[in-house]
Amino acid sequence: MPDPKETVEAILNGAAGKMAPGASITSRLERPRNPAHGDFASSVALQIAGALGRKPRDIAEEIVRATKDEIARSGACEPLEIAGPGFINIRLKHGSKLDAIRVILEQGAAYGRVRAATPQKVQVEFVSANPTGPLHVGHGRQGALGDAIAALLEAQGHAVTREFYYNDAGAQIEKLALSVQARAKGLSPGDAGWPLEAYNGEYVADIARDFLAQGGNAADLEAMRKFAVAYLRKEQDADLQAFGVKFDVYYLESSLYAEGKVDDVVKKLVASGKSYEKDGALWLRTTEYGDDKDRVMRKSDGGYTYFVPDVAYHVTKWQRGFRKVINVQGTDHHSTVVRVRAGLQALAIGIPQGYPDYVLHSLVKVTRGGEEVKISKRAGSYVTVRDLIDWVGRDAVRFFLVSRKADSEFVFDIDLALQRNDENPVYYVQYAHARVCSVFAQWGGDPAGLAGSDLAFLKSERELALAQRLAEFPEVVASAAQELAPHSVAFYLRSLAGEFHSYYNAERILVDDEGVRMARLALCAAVRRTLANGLSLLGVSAPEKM
RNA sequence: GCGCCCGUAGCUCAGCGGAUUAGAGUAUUGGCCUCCGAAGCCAAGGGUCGUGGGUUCGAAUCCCGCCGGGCGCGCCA
Repeated sequence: MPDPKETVEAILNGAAGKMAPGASITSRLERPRNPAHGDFASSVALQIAGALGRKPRDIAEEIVRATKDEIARSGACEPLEIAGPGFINIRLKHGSKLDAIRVILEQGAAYGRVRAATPQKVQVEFVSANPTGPLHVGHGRQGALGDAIAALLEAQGHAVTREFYYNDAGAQIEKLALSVQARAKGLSPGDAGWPLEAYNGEYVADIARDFLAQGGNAADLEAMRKFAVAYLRKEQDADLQAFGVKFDVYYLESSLYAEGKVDDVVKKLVASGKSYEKDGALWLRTTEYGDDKDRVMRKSDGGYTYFVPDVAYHVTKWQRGFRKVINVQGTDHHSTVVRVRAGLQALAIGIPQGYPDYVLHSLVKVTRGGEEVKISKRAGSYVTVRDLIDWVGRDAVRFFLVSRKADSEFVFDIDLALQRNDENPVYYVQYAHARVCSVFAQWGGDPAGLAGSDLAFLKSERELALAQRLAEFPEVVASAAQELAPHSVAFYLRSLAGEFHSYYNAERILVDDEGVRMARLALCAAVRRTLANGLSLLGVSAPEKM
């Protein structure tokens, strides 16, 4: 069945287009804040008023007159009203408001998901922590964000690959090996002989102990390096599993070197004429692509800077067929955005300018008892993802970390996340779900039969508002996917849960009248379904009991 | 100093391809369980949307300056 919203929008915009030929009509129906202004409103008359040089209110009247018959024929809504400076307010018919309930019950887990008109191969790269220490809270934010973005894009019908890039080559791994070696020799941070550049966390001592326990030779730095990387990868994998994040591909930086891809990129960049030698180093003219200074590719000591393998890595993404790539990183990496894109452009192999997309998040501060928590026993100088999960549980960590837009700084309040009441948004939403479940448990009937309920028994404002809120879900998902902004799903769930709690307090579901009871149960089943589908996009469980 | 991001109620934050009277949570205050989970609900108070200009019939939303904060400015990653 056609969506009444789209029908009305098309009719109004069509009429406006006739009145103002040549003007671009991009007006979408909006949901007025004030319910007195109807279910939707169009501001198209205001939009074209400037071009026509006429009063918007007059234009609105003309549009309403011109579309009156067509609107009536479509049956999508009540007669249009004009308000304020020239808004056209639209009121849906009761029946169409309730349609969503039936759709939800029919679609089940698929509600909110669509088949893409043009499905794409999409890659989301996130976390990508170096195997030099436990995952920190920033990685947690990337994990929650990246996994939710991937889920949103899947819900839009795309084929999504979740990828983790391991920097297992280079200076930081050397630093790790030396740190383990120092620990193996019995040294601690601050001792004479402790490396100047070292990882000082307790975990390094654990690695050294395990290495020695397995008969490792403290003089064999190479063996220690391999052991330490394997050890930390295993630990990170365990943390990610506890966090509920699964990757499809782990891509190793070392493989880029091993397969000659780094050399290959350098050759191509030299051939492109965008590079030059200076001070014994090889530079790339990234300033031609918006960078504020040119960048070194090959240092005078012959080694490559990190950005060369980065470019090589992104070439493989393109070659693997990912036409849409999203990298989730902390804002402290924002300078790499221009650099990587510049490198890809300089190669001139047909990669579009804005490739890849980036979602950059700002820092996470953890507080407890009003004080910032800065250290963890294991990692030393930072709080780990494992710490957060141990303290407040996976659901709370994931919901919290995804409940703010990426570019806002986030204060993770441990005390709040531990509350098991309405102050804690995760519990509030999960509780709404558990509450619906308990109604069904009490009722004891078969929910499968609810699809046939006569929804005309739902008459109260609250019920209609709740049904309409449910109907918004697919739009929320679509726009969150479009904007790469999962936080809007979290906000939506918070408000849906709120409306359900209100409704639950105001009306009894299991009333004696069978018609009313069945209709209300159908509404509740739709609420339960939508909450569960939304939580699942965020990687948060929807418990039946709490 | 330069670049990017941010500045909305006491606090944490939505809203920002302009549009009808600025939202939510929390905190504060006052109500609601003989009845489906009170892990909940209802209500009240609380904001010159950092600041000064500009564009517009109309700006929290767009543009410019300034102030404040974050991040980055390496032949580190």
